[in-house]
Amino acid sequence: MAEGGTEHTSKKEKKGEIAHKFVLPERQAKVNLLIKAMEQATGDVGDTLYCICRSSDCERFMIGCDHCEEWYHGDCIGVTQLDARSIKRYYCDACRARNPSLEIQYKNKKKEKRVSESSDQERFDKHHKEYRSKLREKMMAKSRTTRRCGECSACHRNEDCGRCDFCKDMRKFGGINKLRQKCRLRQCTNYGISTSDKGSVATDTGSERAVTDLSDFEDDFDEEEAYENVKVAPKKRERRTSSSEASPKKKKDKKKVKSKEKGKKTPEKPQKSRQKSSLSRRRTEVDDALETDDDMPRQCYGPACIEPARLGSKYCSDECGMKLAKSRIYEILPSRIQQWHSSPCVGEDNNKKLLEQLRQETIEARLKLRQLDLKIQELDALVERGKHLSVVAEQEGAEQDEDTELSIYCVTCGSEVSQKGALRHMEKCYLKFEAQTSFWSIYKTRIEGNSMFCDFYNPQQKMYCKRLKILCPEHTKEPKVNPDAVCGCPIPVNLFTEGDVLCRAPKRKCVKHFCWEKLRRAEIDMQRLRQWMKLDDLFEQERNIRMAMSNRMGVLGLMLHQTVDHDPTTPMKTTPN
DNA sequence: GCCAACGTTGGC
DNA sequence: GCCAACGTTGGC
Repeated sequence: MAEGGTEHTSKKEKKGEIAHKFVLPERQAKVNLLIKAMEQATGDVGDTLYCICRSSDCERFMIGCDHCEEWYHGDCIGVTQLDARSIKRYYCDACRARNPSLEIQYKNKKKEKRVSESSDQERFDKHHKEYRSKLREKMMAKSRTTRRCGECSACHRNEDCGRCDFCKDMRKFGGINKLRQKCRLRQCTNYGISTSDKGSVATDTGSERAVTDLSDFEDDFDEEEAYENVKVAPKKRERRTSSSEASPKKKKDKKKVKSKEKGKKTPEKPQKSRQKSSLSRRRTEVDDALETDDDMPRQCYGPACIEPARLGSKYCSDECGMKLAKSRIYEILPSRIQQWHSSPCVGEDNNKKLLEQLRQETIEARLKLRQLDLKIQELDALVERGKHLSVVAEQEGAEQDEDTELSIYCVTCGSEVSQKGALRHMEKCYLKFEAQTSFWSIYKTRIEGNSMFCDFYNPQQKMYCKRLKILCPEHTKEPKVNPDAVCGCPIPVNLFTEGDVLCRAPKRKCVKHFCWEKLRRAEIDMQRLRQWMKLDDLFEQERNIRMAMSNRMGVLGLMLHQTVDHDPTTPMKTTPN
């Protein structure tokens, strides 16, 4: 059939296709003989009407629907002999319209490639060409939304493949919707025929581009390589078929010239090669997606199972899948465990070192926390000591006289205040602004010992206040100061050292040490808070490391990964801890 | 109003 | 000239 180079296939051949839609040339003679014998035996003459044209003509190439078993002329429905070679199961338009689950099934792409390459003549089937051009004209006349011929398998495809670049870009497949193009497998094969075919008939859209590019790519592609590595989609090939009206011979010559030209150009244009690599990537993606179409029933992979696998699965049932997985674990895991124990693992060593480091840091942080707790106790003791002291009025008067005329600017509001009242003003000013901002959390603080947070619960918001307790202007009331209370702030000997002597001015009037106790507590609390946050951070890091370690040693980790010693002559050594 | 996907455009 | 990006549009 293919080697004969005839454009017309007899009904005899057509009948032969009932068993095999595609018959290898060497087997064709046998099939013809067989059909002839059958015809003679049954006296079948052929007055029946076929196809959508309802003619009895069966001297042209025909293809039968595998659902309704009606026969169609290739040129009437736009299927060439070449197409038929790659089709495993063909369903006519009427059947596909009635039952959308029916899809034309294609054969193994390798085989198809081999044959299609060997039969250039059929590629330029005249009828097919006419059919395509009619379709194209029809489509061009329609509006923007019509990019579908409605007759090719791509147009009949209802679902996105989810694997091509356009699908991956779609939001439903987790993309960011940049490309906004239709699934490659759903792009009409009759739309956007190569521009060489008919001037500038179609706009250069994504789909068309891709296909034209692919055709170019095919031309350049080493046939042997293509044979081994690339499975060609029948749709793409089909479009190239209709791209020229030249005779096969002319086409061949043209192709030669083209490939020669390309051979010359290649070294000069690095950009071209870049494009090609991207094309090859895209092509692989398309082919990957096409592989899903290969619905050849195959045997279940389950151990000792002879049932056919479910569609799109390797197994006939979940049980078989589990069975195989289990047997894999039994077979692989023991050796992996053995290997794990015998070979060193750098990741594991690094993790251990990190854990040790984290442990040290945790100890340090806890030590600091204890020191800070001690500081609070010291402060309490200091305050207690101050309570037993009596007010010394002279000190108060002397200080007041000294600085009456100096003034400074408030760091919070910027207004000018006298130095005497500066601390008091700034404290009040700070509290005023602080009260305007809220810090809330839905969680109550859980800290060993005294919490430094306010943790006032707001039942309306169902949240806890996260200001420092000592500084919270909203929920912590200023303690009432007794008129007889002494300031009690330790007076520093010099700038950095604190003396034993305490300020004995009345607490209410001491302008030098206003709120000293509160600020000191806040300072200590802030340091405690930092240490707690550090501990939290260390804990998180430790958790992550431990998780990584357990994953590495877990069943899944052992099954999936393996350490390979690429240089057995100098075996790997664990770095000493 | 949402969404698929067409058609245009600017950068390379 | 190619192509990623995105504004736009028609269908639902």
